[in-house]
Amino acid sequence: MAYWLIKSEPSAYSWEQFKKDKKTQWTGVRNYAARNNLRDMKKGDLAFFYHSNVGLAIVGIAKVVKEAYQDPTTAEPAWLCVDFAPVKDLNKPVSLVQIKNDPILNNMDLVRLQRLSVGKVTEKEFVRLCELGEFAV
DNA sequence: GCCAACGTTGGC
DNA sequence: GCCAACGTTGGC
Repeated sequence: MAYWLIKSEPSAYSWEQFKKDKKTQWTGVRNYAARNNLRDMKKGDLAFFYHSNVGLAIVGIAKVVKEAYQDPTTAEPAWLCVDFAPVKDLNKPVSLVQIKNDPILNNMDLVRLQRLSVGKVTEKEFVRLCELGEFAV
């Protein structure tokens, strides 16, 4: 089991919309580092859902329901997408400020690689985020 | 709205 | 293959 973090601007695709949809194709990734993370995802892996630009917080958790396949929004074979389904809300959103101020979390991909839209989350980071989000799997 | 970070492009 | 220019992302 691996853990991930996916970013979305609420104005483009929000957590609320995701919950309504019950399932979504995570398309449009055009960055190799992010693509590699998508490729490495396994069915059942969990991914934190982060609101960028507006919100600046992790608001929920999703799971991989379909592993990487050709991104249907492009003909270029280099690009992949996966399908996610929402699992649940965090009881308390975990803000970027909290993450930056937390000694366990301040080295996350999210902080270190600011522009990476699909990042890895370590087991330690996952456990800490569960604490701060008052969330249990 | 600004600007730093950083990935990509293209000339040489 | 290097590196300057440029575009995009995302926090502030």
